[in-house]
Amino acid sequence: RCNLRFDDTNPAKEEVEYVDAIKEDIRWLGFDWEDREFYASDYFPQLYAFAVRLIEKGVAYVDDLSANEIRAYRGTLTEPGRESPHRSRPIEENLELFDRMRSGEFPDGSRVLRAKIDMASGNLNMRDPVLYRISHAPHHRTGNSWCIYPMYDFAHGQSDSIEHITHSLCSLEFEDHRPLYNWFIEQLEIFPSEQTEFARLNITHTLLSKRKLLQLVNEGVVSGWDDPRMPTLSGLRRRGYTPTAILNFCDAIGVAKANSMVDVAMLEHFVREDLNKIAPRVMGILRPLRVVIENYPEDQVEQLDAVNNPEDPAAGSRKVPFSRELYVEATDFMEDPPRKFFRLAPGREVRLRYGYYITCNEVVKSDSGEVIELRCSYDPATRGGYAPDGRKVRGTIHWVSALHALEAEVRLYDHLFTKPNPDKTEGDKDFRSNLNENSLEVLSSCMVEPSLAQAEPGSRYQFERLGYFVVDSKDSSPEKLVFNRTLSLRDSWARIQKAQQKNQSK
RNA sequence: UGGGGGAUCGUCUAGUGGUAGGACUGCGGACUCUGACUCCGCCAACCUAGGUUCGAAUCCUAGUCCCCCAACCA
Repeated sequence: RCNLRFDDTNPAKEEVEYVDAIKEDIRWLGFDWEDREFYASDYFPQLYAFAVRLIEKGVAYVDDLSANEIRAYRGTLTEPGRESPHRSRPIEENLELFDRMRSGEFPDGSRVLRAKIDMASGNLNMRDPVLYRISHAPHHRTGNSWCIYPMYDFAHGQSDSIEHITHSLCSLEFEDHRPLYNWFIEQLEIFPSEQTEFARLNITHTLLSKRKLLQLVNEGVVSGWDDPRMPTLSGLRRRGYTPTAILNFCDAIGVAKANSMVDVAMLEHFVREDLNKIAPRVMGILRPLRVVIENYPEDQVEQLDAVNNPEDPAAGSRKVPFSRELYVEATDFMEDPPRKFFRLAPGREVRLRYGYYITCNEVVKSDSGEVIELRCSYDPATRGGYAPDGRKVRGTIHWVSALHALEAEVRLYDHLFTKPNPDKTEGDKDFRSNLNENSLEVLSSCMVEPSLAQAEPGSRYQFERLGYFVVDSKDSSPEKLVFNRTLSLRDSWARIQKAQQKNQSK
């Protein structure tokens, strides 16, 4: 059970545009706050009354110092501050001034209400913190009814208290604010909410700092807050991550007070774990290479059975059309295959998944020497992918019928940063210095099986042998299928290749 | 002699006086009509130095290193 509350105490921050997005994200994650949607601005009258009470108790006063003067009077980390000359104003005068602040008599910045605590405290937050500031700015919920606004510190604890929150959790940087949080509650003698802090989440190869992410958005490094490379909930959603996966991830990393940097591989593990269970299988070709089955009848088309999800028998099966001309993945063919390469090569037989065994007879090249087509033959006895004589092939590859395939655009995403910790680049303080220039690759002529014609935006699939993909919810249309690659499948062939290269270089 | 917080495998975390456990990564193997998944195995840690104790990650003392704080931001 949870409440949703926005601490909208600063009208200048234009929180309006974010409120709906935040609500949508939280709902998508699976949380339901029912009718308990609150705003600190709902409590402005109550907060004002709290402030008056503190003035009456003699523990708050109106200060005429400017922002600069207040800063100067506050002292430094190692030196105590000095008391404001207005600190000992009579209660009556404070009451009158505060009332006039509220009624709009004073310009922005001319006066503030401060708590009277301890200008010598080692904790800067206790050196007479500002409670209210003047701002003649319209607020997205209260309009022009207020021209003074409470500070976060004066709103947060009391709002928790009003809502009878028992455990108020926040991030580590607010530890220094806890004494103040408690001070207000004690002075006001209201419901004793308790603040507990925990460490923020950090993930390798990306940033979680709102400030820095905003820069990436503003500079056009990413397409927006929901760019599939962004670690925002809207970004992860558009990337195809599931709420279940994110929640499982959160479970696994736990909650602690130690600053940490979680390996993005951990997140990806939980995404693959969930997607493997729920994503229907489908065949798609990222980099098409034409294959002609020379001994297959020109006009014949067969509908072959393909299992939708081996992890989920209830998902059933579908038909995929097979014909004389196909596309296979260009990387599934090598003219001069290295050791342990099990896929297509001249003279070699492989299985087309759910299809036939085919053998590569001839390689057709363009004038520039580029492989553009393979001439193959099939074994009619192997329909469905089984050889009646029991002979085995090492490789099974995916394919689509050239005649029936749908063209699609596929966007491949990689980490935003090349180094694990973008904030800590040796000898370079600019977090942008190790931005990954290859974090987005667009493939515009991919071929996918015809069953995808009715694919809904946001639906997720596993392209056999390739990875998990999601139909883009923004750029996809009935005419143009756009997929975002959520994640690739783990690829042990890539690891073998790497190992072979290493051995060669030795 | 400012205040606050933190330190356990490469990473994230359990463990508050009694065999340092799990997850991720990595590596090896089995299986396989996805080189996926699954399964099995392996590598791998208590910040340091003293002390208390039969016994210390845990208690004590002294250090070291890291993070946060000087908005009328949150």
